[in-house]
Amino acid sequence: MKISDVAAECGLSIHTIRYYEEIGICPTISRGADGNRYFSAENLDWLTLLAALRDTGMPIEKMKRFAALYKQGDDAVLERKQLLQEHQTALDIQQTQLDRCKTLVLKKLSIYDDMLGRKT
Amino acid sequence: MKISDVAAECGLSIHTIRYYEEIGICPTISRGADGNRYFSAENLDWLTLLAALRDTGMPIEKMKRFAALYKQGDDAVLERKQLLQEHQTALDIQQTQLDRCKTLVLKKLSIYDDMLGRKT
DNA sequence: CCTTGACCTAGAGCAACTCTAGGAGGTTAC
DNA sequence: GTAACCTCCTAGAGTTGCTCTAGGTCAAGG
Repeated sequence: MKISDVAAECGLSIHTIRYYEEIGICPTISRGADGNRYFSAENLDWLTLLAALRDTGMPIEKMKRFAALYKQGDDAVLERKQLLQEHQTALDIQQTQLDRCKTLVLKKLSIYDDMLGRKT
Repeated sequence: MKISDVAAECGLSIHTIRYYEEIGICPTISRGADGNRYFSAENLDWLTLLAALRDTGMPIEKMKRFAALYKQGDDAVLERKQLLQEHQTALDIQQTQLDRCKTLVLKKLSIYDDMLGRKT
């Protein structure tokens, strides 16, 4: 699989994928004789997970720790679990912020509708 | 109300509030004889709304447009409504990302539990 | 054969803060 | 009454996490 396919599948941009490789948060990506990156199914799975974590605000530093634990293999499963559980807390906070914003926006919109209604 | 109170109430940092004033996305904030900022209830309301929009990813440029429309007063209500409706779409996308990430994390966690279970 | 398109690297640029330095005024503690 | 502490101020440097540009290679199509 080449980089454009992976980008289309996992939702990260080509630039971001290259950047993630550069900073070392992907398991090894192989190269063809042409120098191009070729991605395995494992690479794609991992990048898809990273994309989801990124989209929900996980900082790069945490991804680095997560990637390091992943490279360590089965010994580090407990720590990986703890890291993801921490992220669940972050997800809950985001859900709260999202709900609060939704409510606030709905309130504003109904005020605007009142104002527009009075005009006509 | 002074800046630290507003920061505690609306959730933005003191730095960020000053930054938002500097780039002109707050309605005028008055100053005391000491040079300090003093915030009205309107200021607080507005900053609370901005905080919610920021927390849910609204870019500064959009906030600038929103603030400009706010300054224009009642004439711009329709445009403000459209802008918030656009943001609702953004909120929906975020909800989708959040749900997707929650699912993925739960899946990973159950895999980790299996791995840990087999060990004991 | 030449243009088009996808890939490459290295590095500059950008958004939105975040933090630091350096300084002033006001209040409490000895 | 003065030293220490707190909160405020401005100006500007630093950081994060991309994102984009420049300049180049290679393979396939017309």
